[in-house]
Amino acid sequence: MTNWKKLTCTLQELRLDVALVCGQSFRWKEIKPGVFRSVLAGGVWTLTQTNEGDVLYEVNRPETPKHKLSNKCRVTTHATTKTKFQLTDEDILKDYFQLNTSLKDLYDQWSKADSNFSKIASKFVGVRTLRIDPTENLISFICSSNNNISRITGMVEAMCTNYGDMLMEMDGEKWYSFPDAACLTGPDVETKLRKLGFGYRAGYISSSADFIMQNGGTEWVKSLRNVTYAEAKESLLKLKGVGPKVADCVCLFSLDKTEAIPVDTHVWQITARDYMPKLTKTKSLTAKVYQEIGNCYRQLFGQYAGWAHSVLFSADLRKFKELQEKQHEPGLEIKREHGSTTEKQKNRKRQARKLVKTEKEVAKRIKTEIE
DNA sequence: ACACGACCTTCCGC
DNA sequence: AGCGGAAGGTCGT
Repeated sequence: MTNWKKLTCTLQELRLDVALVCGQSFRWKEIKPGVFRSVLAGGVWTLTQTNEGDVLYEVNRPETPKHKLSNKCRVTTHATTKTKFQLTDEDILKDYFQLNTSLKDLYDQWSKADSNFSKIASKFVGVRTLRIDPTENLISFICSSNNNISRITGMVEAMCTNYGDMLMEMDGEKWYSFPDAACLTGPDVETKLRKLGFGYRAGYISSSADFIMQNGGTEWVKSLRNVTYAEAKESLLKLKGVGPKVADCVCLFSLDKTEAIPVDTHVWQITARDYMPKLTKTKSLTAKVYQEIGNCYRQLFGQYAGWAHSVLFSADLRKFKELQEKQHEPGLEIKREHGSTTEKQKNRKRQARKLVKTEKEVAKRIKTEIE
């Protein structure tokens, strides 16, 4: 039924099942085991990967042009959509995964520089930094502050269903584009977002959308790709609800700033444990400590330190612990022979089940609220 | 510069 | 049953 197209790839260059759901983008859904779906560049993309590493993909686009779809908000499309060099689907995919940069070469370089990385990397290949639409990424990460993953995912989805364009229905589910910043301006946006459960982030989003529109819209955010890391970060920090961490997420996942290191509580812990033991004494994540942590990784890994950070961060996520063990940790089988699994393993499995459960519930609840 | 506390909301553990 | 603490921070003092 599905008509896959193939993009030649290897697992060393890309592990779809990790890269899509390790907290860079909040929009990929695993619709079947190993099959992922999301909206990209105005189309609905379905992706999976063969055992050899080739990426299989299918794109579905709405029949009607975008500007006719929505009565919520009309945006005059830029002339840029009419360039004479039309991007192919493969171009779009290669750009999203930044496949022109060899991840294997980088892994080799980082492994040589750091034995801890080397140990992790051998069991955790293909963790690739994505190149996400800048404004989508920015708004999404404003939602992330002092918040948990399942709720963030639900909020981003609510954002799309309430302010985006419905592109099409597939397998009984409607797929929406991420809203343009123009759709998020106006006096009633904050109130509505609050009603949708965004909390105090409603004001941040409304204010930031206004700021973006006053500075040239989404094209302005995108244009930060053409300035230095320091300049891009400085600009982003002007937006309400954007602090150093969110700014670095946008720099790294959207603006080609490969040396940006987003430091959240999680990265702070990892760094204290594996790289800077003195940090265990620090009480809070001050600007100075934030800078020190970034510098530590940049010194160790070089220009692509942010990409290396993505590997270390993902490898430490609870939901990937089992993946690592199953594949490469012989200790697991030995423990099983002794009868029961350890408490730690049981806890992890329980947590993983909960994660899946809550994500589903949140999505369902938000859907019913809208109707 | 740095340390606090407040902030929406949800979920989890006791 | 109900309350405290944390969740991929940021803002204001």
